[in-house]
This record gives sequence, C-alpha cells and structure tokens, in this order.
Amino acid sequence: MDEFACLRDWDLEAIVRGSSGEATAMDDPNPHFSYFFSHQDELLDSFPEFSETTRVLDDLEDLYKPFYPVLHPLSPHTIVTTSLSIPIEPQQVKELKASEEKLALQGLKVPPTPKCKKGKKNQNKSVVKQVTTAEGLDDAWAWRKYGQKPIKGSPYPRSYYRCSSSKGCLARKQVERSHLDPAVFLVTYTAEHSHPHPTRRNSLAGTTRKNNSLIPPPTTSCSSRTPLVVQSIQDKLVTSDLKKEEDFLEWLDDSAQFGDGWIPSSDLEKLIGFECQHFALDGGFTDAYAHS
DNA sequence: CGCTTTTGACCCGCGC
DNA sequence: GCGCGGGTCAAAAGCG
Repeated sequence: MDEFACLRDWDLEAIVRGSSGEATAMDDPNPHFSYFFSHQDELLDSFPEFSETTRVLDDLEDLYKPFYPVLHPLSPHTIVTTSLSIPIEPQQVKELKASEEKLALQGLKVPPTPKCKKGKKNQNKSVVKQVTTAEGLDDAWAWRKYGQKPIKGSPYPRSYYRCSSSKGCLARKQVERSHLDPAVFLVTYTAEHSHPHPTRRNSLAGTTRKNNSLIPPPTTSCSSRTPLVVQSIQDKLVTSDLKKEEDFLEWLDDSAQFGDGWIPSSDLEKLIGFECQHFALDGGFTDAYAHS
C-alpha cells in the first residue's frame, strides 16, 4: 500500500457534516494556530514524509503565486478565489514546465492547473473557497452527498454535494482536499440557492449522521499516520480555545484517537507550540510509542 | 419511514 | 471517431 492509500478513502463527508459550526476560529484566532503555520518548516522537518513533497513543491508554489487567491476579509482562515483569466508570460510557462519536469523526476505528480477544469455541464458561475479548517467546511446550508470521484493527479477523492434544504435548489458544492497542502480543503460552490439562507441551528438539525467526528478516523492499516496527526491537532488548535498545556492535555486525554500514542513527544511539542513539562512523564507520548 | 451515504454505471465534453 | 476524465444518476443499504 502506498503512502497516500491510507488517506484516499477517508470520509470527507464526516468533516463536512461533523463540524460544529460555532466558528470559534473566526472570532478569536488561536495563537497556537499562528504558531503552527509560522513554524511549518520546523514541523515538516519532524515529519519527513510531509516535508519531502512540500519542499519540492516550493519552487512551483513561487511560480503559481501570481494566481493565488487573496485572503477573504471575513475570515482569517478562509480564502476565496474566483475564476479569473490571467495571461501567462512565455517565460512563466517555461518556468512552470521546468518545475513540472523537476517534480516528474522525483516521482511527484504535477497539480492540475485551473484550465484543466472542463466547463462541461455546469457553465454557471462558480466560487472556489479554500478552507484550512473543518469549520470552514460548514456553511449552514444542508448538503446531500450525491457522488464521489477519485481525481486524477490527486490522492484525495472529490465529493459532490447538492443542496437539500429545498427541493429544486440547483446549488452544488464540491469538496476536495488539496494534495499540495493536505491541511487545505478546496470547496467549489456552483449555482445559487433558490431559497433563503437557513439558520445554522436548523441546518444542523438534519445532519445527525453516523460519523460526527471533526477528524477523519485513523486507518490502522496505514503505513504512516503522521499526516493525520498533524491535521487533527491542527484542526483542534484552530477550532478550540486551548490556551495552555493543561487544556491541551485534557483534550488529548479525551481524544481516543491519540490513545495509542503514536506521535513522538518532541514532535507533538513542536506541533502545539507551547512548552510542555508533562508529555514525557505522561507515558502516552514518549518516543517509545512513536510509530515507526 | 424518511433521509442519508455509498458506489457502480452512465453521460458528455474535450483532446488527440 | 475514440478514449479519457469529470460530473451525475440511481439503486441499495444504513441510520435515527
């Protein structure tokens, strides 16, 4: 089984449905969240399987920067892009190709460019929203999943949702995880709702499905679960109001996902961004338990 | 029972 | 014209 196989079948729907919708990240960005992103390089050093891919993609990232979205003013963790037609200079095309070849040499697939999206059936205006938290996937509308497809060039499948708030509503939503940055979810909205925006309370009333977890369930057969750990803790830091080690430890105790302690304490400490006095003593997160 | 997800099949646009 | 790949349909099964 390859590196990404364990992530391939994770239940995206669980995150879409499972987010609580309290939107704490919007109101009061967690300082640990900032730490996480400002120290990503160090963290990636701790997780080689992450850093290898990410570093190689850095060059390509620079080249794609002119086409990157702008931060959405409503949320520090939400990025909104619209479909724009930006002319590419010949030199940029050369550089892109060079980077793509570089990636190919290292056995990495090249991310599809926006032009790869076929304007087939839905020619309607679409809005692409990038979210870095599970909260961002929750938008008060009631969505019903009607399909899921593996996407070429991406280890993650794309899920298709339609609005179930009202019959005849044409609104559609596609959710996929960015393969460049697994912490980022790409949500594409197509068409507009033909009915008033439901209240958050109402929209959540009909979402009591089998999997309400914020975090996709770990796949025990997976060769490396570290990326899921990173994602899970990142999600927690983003969505919680944990301010100190005690709070974080309490959360860890309550989290069955980390019960088997397969993350080295040193890595976890780097990840959460504050000094930890007790991880080594706790026993659950010592290096002895580190996943090999 | 009503609503949901899952998933294989089908449809259709695009590139070669 | 053909094959590929993305988007949708619809039957089956699960859940509360």
